[in-house]
Amino acid sequence: MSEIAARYNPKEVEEKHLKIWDAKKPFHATAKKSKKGAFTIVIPPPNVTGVLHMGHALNNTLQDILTRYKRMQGFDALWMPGTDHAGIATQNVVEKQIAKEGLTRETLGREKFMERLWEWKKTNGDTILDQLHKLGSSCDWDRTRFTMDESYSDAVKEVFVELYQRGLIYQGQYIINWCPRCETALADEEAEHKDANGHLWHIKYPFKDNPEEFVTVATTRPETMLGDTAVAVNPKDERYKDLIGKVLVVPLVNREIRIIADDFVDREFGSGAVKVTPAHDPNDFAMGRRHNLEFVNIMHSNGVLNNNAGPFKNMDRFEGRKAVVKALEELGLLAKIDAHAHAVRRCYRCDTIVEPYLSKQWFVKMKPLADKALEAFHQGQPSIQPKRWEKVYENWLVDIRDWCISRQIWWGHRIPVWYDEEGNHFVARSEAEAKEQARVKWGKNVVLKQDPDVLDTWFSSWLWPFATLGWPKKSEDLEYFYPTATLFTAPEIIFFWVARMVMAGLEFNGKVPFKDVVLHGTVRDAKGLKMSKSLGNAMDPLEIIAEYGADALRFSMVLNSGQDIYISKEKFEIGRNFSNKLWNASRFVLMNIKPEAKVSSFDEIDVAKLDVASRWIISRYQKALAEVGQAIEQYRYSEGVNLLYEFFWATYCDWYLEMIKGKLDDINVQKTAYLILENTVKMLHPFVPFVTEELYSEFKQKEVLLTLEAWPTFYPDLIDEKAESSLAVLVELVGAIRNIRAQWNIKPHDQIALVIATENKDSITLVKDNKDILNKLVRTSDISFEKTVPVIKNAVAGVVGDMQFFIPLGALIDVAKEKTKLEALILQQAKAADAIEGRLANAGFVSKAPAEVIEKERERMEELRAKNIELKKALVSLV
RNA sequence: GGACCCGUAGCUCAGUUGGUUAGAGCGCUUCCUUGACAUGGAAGAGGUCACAAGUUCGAGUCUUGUCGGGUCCACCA
Repeated sequence: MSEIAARYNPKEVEEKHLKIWDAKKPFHATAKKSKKGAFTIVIPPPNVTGVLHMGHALNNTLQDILTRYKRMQGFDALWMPGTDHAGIATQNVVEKQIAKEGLTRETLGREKFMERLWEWKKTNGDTILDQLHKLGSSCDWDRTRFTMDESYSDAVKEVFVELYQRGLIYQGQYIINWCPRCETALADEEAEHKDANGHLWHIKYPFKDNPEEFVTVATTRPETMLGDTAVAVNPKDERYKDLIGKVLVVPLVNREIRIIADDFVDREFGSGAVKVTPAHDPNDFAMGRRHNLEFVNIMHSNGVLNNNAGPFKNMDRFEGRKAVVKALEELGLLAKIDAHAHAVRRCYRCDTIVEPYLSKQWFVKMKPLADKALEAFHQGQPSIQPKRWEKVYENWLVDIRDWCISRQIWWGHRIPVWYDEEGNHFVARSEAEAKEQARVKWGKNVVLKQDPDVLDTWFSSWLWPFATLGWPKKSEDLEYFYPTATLFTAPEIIFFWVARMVMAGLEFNGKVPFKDVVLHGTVRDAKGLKMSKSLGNAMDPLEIIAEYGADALRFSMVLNSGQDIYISKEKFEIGRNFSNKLWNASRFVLMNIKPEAKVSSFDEIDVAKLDVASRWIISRYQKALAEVGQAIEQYRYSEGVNLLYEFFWATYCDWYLEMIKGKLDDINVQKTAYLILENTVKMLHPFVPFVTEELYSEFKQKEVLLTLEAWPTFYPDLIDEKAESSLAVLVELVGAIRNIRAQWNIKPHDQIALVIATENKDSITLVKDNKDILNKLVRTSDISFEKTVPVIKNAVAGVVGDMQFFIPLGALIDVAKEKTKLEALILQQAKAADAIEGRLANAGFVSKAPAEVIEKERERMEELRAKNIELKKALVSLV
């Protein structure tokens, strides 16, 4: 390996292994191959409009770590990849594209427009998957699915028809969130609240029989007054009690409306009287229903005012607002204008202000579905991590509202409903089935028209965990790989997706689709802003991969993934440097060991003959293995990667490799150095798959894939507390120094020199600059050296007769300090034990405290006492 | 309005059930091109753990309050 450059080149290596993995397909999962069983993760399908961003990089790295780990543990690990058609988002993209050619979807026509969409999907749709591939994602790429695949669409239709037949889907005329730009309905979650500084306009409505008197109402949307059909007051409001039932005239449109009483009205807000616009406000809609009011729609679907707006017709809604205000002002009916901060709903795709709009839509009745999900949740399914999101999830299920699933766009699953000329609807899996239903109804063949609308994009996404496995068909894959293990996603998507998948899973497969839900942080820039294209602060993962390597990207990302991640370019240096260190340490080991030292098990090492340093590293390694495994299982990835970083760099490289530099002719030491390295590379593989795969092929010198190797076995017997304790190292050090003193007959405070061994061992150079180290050594041992003590790189080495000793500089601990430290601890623990003893002797405490508390206290005391005895022993051995 | 999270070194963050002198990376200072690695190594400076009170033998960690930053949810017109 000596011919290999000293600097690791990620680009070359990553390209090489991507090719090998693609050819050998080690990530392909087959049902019932392994005794361990299945382990499944489904990818949160990225939108086909998507380009890889840092959030994806993090999300998929986390999934990959767990999948690779489980695969190495011997599970049939399936990571299912795929993409989402992302209805509105994709349609918007393509609409923008054709706009450049001067076209709109209407001019192009549905069929042609759909062709353009499919074309777009074909050329750009899988870009993001290619990019995920470059990241090293170990997906089973042969199974890649798309939410508009034919079989997937069958699942969508099946679910619609089933839910309809179960009475869980209905059609109705309701106020929904309407985006006048996209000209489609939006679900509640798709209409985001954003704070805005608006105004509160106070408008005077004159009485019909007394135009000089008014009732003043307040509104944030004055143009909606054109559709007012009542004014409401609280029935308990003394001010308005006598006015209930009186008739007012809506200015500008001269509509006569009544004052009604409704508990909804808050007496404290504004004037205490509310204008009621049933066709343009959800609350007013409810009031309209309660009081049988007229529903006056004043707007076209594109936000332009219609004939009902009288003189304001053909104006855009905001233009209309200005005009209405101006007209009121001129009539002297504008009482006042207040500044008013409130939340405005905006379209989550195009940020247009959403209009509450009355229209006929399809809805899913959510309560029965949510109740099942709640019941499962109360039994711990799924578990949600971190736990703080549990409440958020639960609250949403409790306060669930019906889900508007129809969208007035073209890109998506066409609603499987057909209408006859009378407007009767037939819900069916196919047109033929619908025709059959109609024939039965009418006794003859009739002409049917399919509903022009499509389904909400989430109406297909919520089937993802099982529709990707072939549902509704029964298959071995579905049987074996469902339900899945873990869902990794961002918290923003709990309602859109996570909760709904649980509902669909329960409803159609009787099982919660995943055991655990892991919600990771949002990736932010160094200033803490969300990374997004529109803010221009997005970092391109592909650029990072090109510059630092995918391993570096993954490593740094995970290392920083505690809560929200604040990322800046410099952070990837850590990952890059780590790969390089790994590379060079491996070089060092391979250069210094014989081929027969490449053992694959601790059974092949004669542990009894090993030096303290080697027993120490084996012990530390065993602990690291256990801890890393646990960290991965518990989704504490940043901790896992941190443990590995510490273990490999600080423990293995800085200490162990330095300590053994004089002992490398010992085959047992060689074996230890190699085996720990190989196993560390295995442990690192889920995190940094490329560099580890490359190193493994260097180790083995034959065609083997690390990605299919077994995760290292934990040997608890090899944990050697004695070798491990820093005290043991210290004792050894002190002993060694004593030996030197005895052998060389060194007197205290004798003049000494510290030297570096150079190429030519005969020529010795004095290094004055290492005086600090020297002083420390002297302090440590309260002796001084007469003879020269060579420093080999980072270790102090001594020769006593034919005995050599090597001590890493870091081990030179100050004995006096160590003594004080120990004494303080002994004192403190003795005090603690005394305190507990005193408490236990107190009759009052014993009579009041529960037995288990007393028992616990006693145990604690005994523990402290025992520990103190140990510490005293250590102190004695030190002195 | 409801719920949640965060405040630890100049910066970004760890700190598992309370327990030795609170850690890491970057940055900074000094030194070292030495034989795996300068994408490296050694040594060092730098923190009253936001503040206050409480529980405890012992609090960065638990409780309460205050201040500051952030997120999610929400039909006060």
